[in-house]
Amino acid sequence: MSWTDERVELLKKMWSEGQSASQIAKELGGVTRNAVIGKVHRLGLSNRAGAEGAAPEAEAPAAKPVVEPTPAPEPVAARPEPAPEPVRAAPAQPVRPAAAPRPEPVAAAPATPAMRRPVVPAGQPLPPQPSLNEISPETLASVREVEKRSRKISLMELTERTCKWPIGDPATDNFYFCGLPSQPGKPYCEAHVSVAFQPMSTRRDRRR
DNA sequence: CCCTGATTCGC
DNA sequence: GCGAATCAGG
Repeated sequence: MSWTDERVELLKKMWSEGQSASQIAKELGGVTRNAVIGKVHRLGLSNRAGAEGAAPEAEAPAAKPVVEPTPAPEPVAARPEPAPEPVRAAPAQPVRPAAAPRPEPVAAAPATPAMRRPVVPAGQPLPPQPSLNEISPETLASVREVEKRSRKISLMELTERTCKWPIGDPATDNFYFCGLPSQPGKPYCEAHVSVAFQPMSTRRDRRR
């Protein structure tokens, strides 16, 4: 493969969008990430400034939603939870549309204020969180076991090879993703695949 | 281990 | 110009 105008352009575009060299390489096909990086340098755009109106300077990833676990003044009855601190949406991660521009901001859900139960988080439509009553006791047990050993990784750390099973309440600090090695071709680790993909037969008679 | 970009250097 | 090998780091 050679660097045709088209390919170079796609390279420029993706690079300025913040895509990694390996991602760009995959997209282009026929080249390795090294080739991409090499080209990037030759083009003199190693300094990711490609995008226009981009932020002038000041590194600072800063935005760490690490809202300290509220000191919790026990007695207080009504605390309107003034700051629903959105759970920052994820920058382009997996999924690769041929070359479609895609605004990420998947508006985050403010999460409901009250809800202490260890079940059903303030979930969005995204990940499957089957109600506990439709999971076999054995499976549920193994899953809980696995969750103890999960890597507790953050959204940004997910890759095509990490289990993307969400654990915890997205509205709190205690939220993370399983992160264990995912089954080839599947988005989850073995344990989570078993609860995520249940045959219709086994999920029948779910008493309500 | 997975991944990132940066550099070097023979081709 | 190209990109594999290598380096340095997370």
